[in-house]
Amino acid sequence: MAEFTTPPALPVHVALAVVFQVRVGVLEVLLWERARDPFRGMWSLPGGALVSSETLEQSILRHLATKVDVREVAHLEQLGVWSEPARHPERWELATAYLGLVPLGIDPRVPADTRWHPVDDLPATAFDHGSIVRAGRERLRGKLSYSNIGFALAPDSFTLAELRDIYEAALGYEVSATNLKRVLLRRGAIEPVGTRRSHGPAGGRPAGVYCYCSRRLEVTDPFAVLRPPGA
Amino acid sequence: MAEFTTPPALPVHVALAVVFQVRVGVLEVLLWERARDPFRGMWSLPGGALVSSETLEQSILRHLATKVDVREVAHLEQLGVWSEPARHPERWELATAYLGLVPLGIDPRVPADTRWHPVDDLPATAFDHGSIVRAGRERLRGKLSYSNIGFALAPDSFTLAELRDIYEAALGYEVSATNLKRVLLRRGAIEPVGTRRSHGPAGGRPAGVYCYCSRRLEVTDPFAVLRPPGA
DNA sequence: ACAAAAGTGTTGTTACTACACCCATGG
DNA sequence: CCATGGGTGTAGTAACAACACTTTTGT
Repeated sequence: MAEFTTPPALPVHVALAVVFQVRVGVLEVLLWERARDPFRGMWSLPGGALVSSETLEQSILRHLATKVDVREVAHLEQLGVWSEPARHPERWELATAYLGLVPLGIDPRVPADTRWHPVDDLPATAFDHGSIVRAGRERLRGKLSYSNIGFALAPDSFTLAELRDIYEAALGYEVSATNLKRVLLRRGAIEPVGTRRSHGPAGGRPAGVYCYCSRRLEVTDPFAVLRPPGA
Repeated sequence: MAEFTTPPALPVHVALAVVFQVRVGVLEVLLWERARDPFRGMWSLPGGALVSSETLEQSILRHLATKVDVREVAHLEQLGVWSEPARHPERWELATAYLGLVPLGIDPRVPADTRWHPVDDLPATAFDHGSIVRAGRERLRGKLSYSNIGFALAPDSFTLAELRDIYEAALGYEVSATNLKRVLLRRGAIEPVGTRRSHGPAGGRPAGVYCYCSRRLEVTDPFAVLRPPGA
């Protein structure tokens, strides 16, 4: 933070969103190109200032509404607060970041100054937003392993090959559709819809269609170890 | 939040700490008895206002220094922000809470207006501090299962019976010392010191002494499922 | 010798990965 | 009837809970 003649007594507080979506097989994040200094021309997370009548979650939803249709965000959770005094070069500003997930298949209309960027190939980012995006990705990776959070990246119904592609994009490594199915079925996270879907023009057996049983976050693997006795 | 003649443009931001310690077999939290309204006489988390030259983590360490010796806090991590506008009845105030852990065996000198309270039997708490304490406990429970966070609740060296008592207090259910040892050894979280300790006056085989290999947080069980291929 | 406390051995189970094999469809 | 892609069966493995059993001390 730069020096002030009279230091500010209170920080500005902004809410930011790390919005992820799997797009053509790649995990991408929605970024906004800054038109003004500081960091003019660099890419930043969408968001804006908190006002006194709202919670941080309401605030980020309000700001997001100008970028994407909020109904398209299937899951939203708090990532944390970034408070380094020098994180904003001109003023004292705290940022609370949220992780938002948009299901595959939706193509939200976004303003001209925003664009989706692959998480593994970020452009130059403003402030500390690069590290916030990385924190979001780590959170997502972890929760894919022990919760049903995949529901927020997957469409309403899907084949297992499609779900595998989503998991591969989000995790960054190969996933077996065979075993993914068994893990998610055993945990009661997904269930067959009953219908089938015929795929490529090259033929092949029609794939079964599945859906997530719940579209709210549930921890499916609460005790990796050290379970309570008898559980 | 109460009504203002001129609404405040910026929120006050405070840092709070949920400081846990296992004391005589019970997980307890350090609370401060409020001397002033609002919530006079009720119990609140230690902490205080953020100032512009510090991060939130530095701020909570600074405020904690007036309650406990900061060197006694073996681990500190951010829990989240609480931003409900009505959480403070008189002003607009956000709170960022931290989880702090003090090892067993230390008896920090605390001021007269603070006291340790069993987490399972909290007194009447001010603001939303009761739910913040519960969030801290959930965080601790989860991390005990998949990380080495026990190092921050355990003394420098300990027998397995002592460590089991710590885990039981923190988790709230019975833990087998036999299996706890194997889990933590297999993961490389603890190691034998080599010495032995003779225990009760009633006799019994002397217990081996162990210590945590690292006294920094490490995730020992990163992929509960959906491991990368070959891992 | 006996009680008390700590430590080891062993069994059974579950959850997972890997991979071979079988099934259904289009050309 | 063959290529393509989806699905099932099964074996091997790692991690863990539970519990019986052994070891080492004090009295």
